[in-house]
Amino acid sequence: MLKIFNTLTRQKEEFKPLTPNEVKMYVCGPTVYNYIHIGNARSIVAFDTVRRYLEFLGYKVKFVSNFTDVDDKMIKEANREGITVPEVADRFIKAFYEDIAAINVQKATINPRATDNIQEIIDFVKALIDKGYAYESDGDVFYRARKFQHYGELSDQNIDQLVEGASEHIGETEFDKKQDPIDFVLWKKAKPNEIKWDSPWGEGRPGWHIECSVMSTKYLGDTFDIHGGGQDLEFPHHENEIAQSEAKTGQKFVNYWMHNGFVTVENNEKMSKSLGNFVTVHDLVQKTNPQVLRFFLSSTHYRRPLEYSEKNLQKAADNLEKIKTAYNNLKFRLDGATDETDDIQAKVEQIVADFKAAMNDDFNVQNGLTEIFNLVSLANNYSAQDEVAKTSVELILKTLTELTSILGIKLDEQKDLSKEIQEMVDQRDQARADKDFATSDKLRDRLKEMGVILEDTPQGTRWHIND
RNA sequence: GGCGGUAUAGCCAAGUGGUAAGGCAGAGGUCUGCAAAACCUUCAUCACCGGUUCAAAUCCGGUUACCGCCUCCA
Repeated sequence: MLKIFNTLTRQKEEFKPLTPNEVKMYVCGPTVYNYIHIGNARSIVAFDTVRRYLEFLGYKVKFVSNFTDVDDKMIKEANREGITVPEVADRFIKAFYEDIAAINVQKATINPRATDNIQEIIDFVKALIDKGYAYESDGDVFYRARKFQHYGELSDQNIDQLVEGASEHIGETEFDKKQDPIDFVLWKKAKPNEIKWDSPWGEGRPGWHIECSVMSTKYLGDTFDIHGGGQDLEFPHHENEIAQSEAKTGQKFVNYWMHNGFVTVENNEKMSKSLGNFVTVHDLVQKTNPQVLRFFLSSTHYRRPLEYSEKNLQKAADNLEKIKTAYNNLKFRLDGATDETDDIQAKVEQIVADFKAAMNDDFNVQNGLTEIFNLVSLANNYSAQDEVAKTSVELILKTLTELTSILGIKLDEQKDLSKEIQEMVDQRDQARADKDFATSDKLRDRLKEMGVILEDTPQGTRWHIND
């Protein structure tokens, strides 16, 4: 039985999808004015892992994640480069797909763009005005937050406290146009030379929060199962999404709210675009194995903070290497495996059961990883046996592949030695057979320099490529 | 000011009442022509103070430190 920590109730709750065997989930995507950084990637990876586990459990997952392709930052970037907003969006959406592919994130079922849904957004805003939840003010349209009686429930905020907080930060002009400081913008009047669309309130563009309400309900229905995003979106973004959506539909918006923790840098400081302390995926994958990055991002519980550092990245690399080595060493035994049977199956099944129990507890990947290491240990012990059964070897390999793939790891990447290198390996084997260890060691050293590590086993020479 | 999070070995980290999972690093050993890989052994009393209990990292009260949200941010 899967339990999910629901931000709305601050409790782990049993997961019951609206439709049996189907999950409808929405995750807030990036504003595409720059490359995504490690923090963005963390969120993407966290929910990709959630999705993969749900699929592993047998659910069919409809996964929607948006691109915010119009807002102040998009306009600013376009102006800075002297190109249009759509051009900025197209470029970084393309980069987004490249980056997530590198870290083995499955593509969403649908990636809607805000600007492809302008008419829907206008209709949504109109409906809110008709119901008295929104009002027009000098070309802007605002949401009347105080009217929505559940406002503040997701983030446990008291409206009057919010007013005090808000008054310190809000811009003067905006304040004047609002009836209440906590009201937020649904439609924004265009300034001269800004990208704009016609609307009943004049030329303008959508506010930020509205697009997610519109696109999530458009593709997933008035009520859907899971809505995810970073903790920084809890307030005000998700609070506002609830207010907009529930005011319009009269239905519960989302059953399970999930929020991932931040990636931090030194001093536990949050990595963010505004602080400028970020590393983009685009840059990092140039110098770091993307698989290592993926493993690093997915191997910590999604609600915990994750410290980005060279040291922690190296640790992820070491752990991943251990798993891969076990996989490859066992695979090496496939040759010469017998047709016998043994008691491995029951042990593997127990590990899988324990893995599921761990992951069912709000996607506890730490404990899941412990089970993966138990399987690694089983694999290593099995590899060391004189005789191995083919069915057992295959079962362990398959299971290891399956469990690690939930974390986005690919173990079964086939590598081959070049003919030249294979010949050197053969020569060394001959030298060893002749007890000419000087020659054999020299060959082994030369191969090592070329990145090929040799290991002598009772079954012959095993190799792996050091990358 | 309001709301929320975190504090467990050198590092990452599990663990919500019964005498501290797992991984990395370290130490010792087995195997090996030597290695490598693997395997075995070994390595903490849980930020601090007080309380409840036969028994607490785990419950209650308090203290400290760090972080986040309340303004765009995954």
